[in-house]
Amino acid sequence: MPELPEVETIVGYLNDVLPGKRIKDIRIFREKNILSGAPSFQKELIGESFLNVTRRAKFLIFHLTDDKVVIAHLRMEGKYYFEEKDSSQKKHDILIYDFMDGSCLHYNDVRTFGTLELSNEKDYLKTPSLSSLGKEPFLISPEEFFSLLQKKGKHPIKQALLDQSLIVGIGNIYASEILFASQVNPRTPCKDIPFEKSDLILKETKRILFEAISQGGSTIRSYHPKEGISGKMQNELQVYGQANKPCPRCKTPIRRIFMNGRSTFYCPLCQKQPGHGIIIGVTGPIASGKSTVTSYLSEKGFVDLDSDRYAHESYEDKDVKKELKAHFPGAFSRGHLDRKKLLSIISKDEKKTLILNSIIHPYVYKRTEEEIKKHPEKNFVIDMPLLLASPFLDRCDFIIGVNAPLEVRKERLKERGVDIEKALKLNSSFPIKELKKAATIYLETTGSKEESRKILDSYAFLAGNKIL
DNA sequence: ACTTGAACCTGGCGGC
DNA sequence: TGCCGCCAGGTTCAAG
Repeated sequence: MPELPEVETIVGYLNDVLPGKRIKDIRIFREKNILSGAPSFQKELIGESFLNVTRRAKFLIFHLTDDKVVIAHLRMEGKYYFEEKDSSQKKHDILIYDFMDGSCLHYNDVRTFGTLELSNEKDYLKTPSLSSLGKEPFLISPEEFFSLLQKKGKHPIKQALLDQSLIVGIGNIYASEILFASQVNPRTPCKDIPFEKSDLILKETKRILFEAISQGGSTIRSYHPKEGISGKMQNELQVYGQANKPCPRCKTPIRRIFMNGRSTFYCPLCQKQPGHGIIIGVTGPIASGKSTVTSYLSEKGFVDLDSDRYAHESYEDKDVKKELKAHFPGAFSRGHLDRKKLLSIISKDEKKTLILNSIIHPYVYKRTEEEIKKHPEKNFVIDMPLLLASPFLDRCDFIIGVNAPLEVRKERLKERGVDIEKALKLNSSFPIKELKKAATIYLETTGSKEESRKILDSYAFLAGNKIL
């Protein structure tokens, strides 16, 4: 749940209620969360009093009498709440400190990821939890921040902001917010960030974290420890959680991608990708109207990255050929690849299809990247039937999902003169639900090409002069 | 050595 | 209404 501002808010709350409270008993309901062991935690702390609470990174540091220290991390859902009287165990309580005066402090953690650890004033900064932490954002100099980023090399900036050994306290919400405010694309390699930009990122980090602290943090799914009180920063968030909503600066739909398994939000126009223009992905089942969309964008100057073409091309690549020979010797006659044979080999066998894809796809991806590198000033359209399952989904700034009713698609296939049933069968597993969900624009091409183009024109961020 | 993914957990929410 | 799959503010550790 918490990033630096939320932890700071909780520190403030605990310092209102905790100092001077003497521990009469500690009831532990889930021993696993106490890294230093439950028995000593109870034995050493009973009889001591809380002095105050400080913060280091996202850790809470409880200072007690006799130089005792408790290092605590809330992870995703941990909450502390103080009760004047009611000391009954609540659902998901990990432990309760009972005080001499009848009040108590609950540590409650729905997902049970949070931790507690007993230490002392002399050693606590040297414990493994705290020893490898980077600098506090309010204490790091612009020069130092820049040099740390340089050392991160080609790692994306978003990842660096989350790296607690580089700079502490930033989590997944504020990382997206900071990069939006700085107008830096989250994919940008750290080494490509000039000093002025890293300086700006640090300034925005401080501004946003400071503002969040003054708003009492963000309360999104959870609540602040103090009953009924929540932070207000969630109302100020510009991009986090705003997928497909208009950018507050330019109205372009906010894009959500996954980076290192975490949701990442950015504006494709305010935070242009480093090294090239906009990338629009077009996908949908066979005969859904993808090529209408692709040619529309080509005419507007987009470079067409045609994955089918690259796939065909791959069969001529000597490394690909070598791999194919190793896995599908039956598809070769007199040293030459027979693609019809290859298709018949894989068509009945899902496992073999996967193997073929694992050989072809990397080539297609490599070729696509090469093509993007060739035209640093251009915008791109990626036309890829399997885009949703490919790593290129998250290289795209927009996704145009195309679909059409079955009858319309059949009609189109008929016009193309292909085996309708066979073509549809090959495409039967296309995940339409997923397509709708992933698409920035979901286009049902029921009518003519002209109609589809008119619809595309109506999307201001496509047809306006912002991209095109 | 490096990077990605699973694991640790429960609950809320949107979609069928 | 209920059931299912997906997702969640963090961090670590095990595979590839």
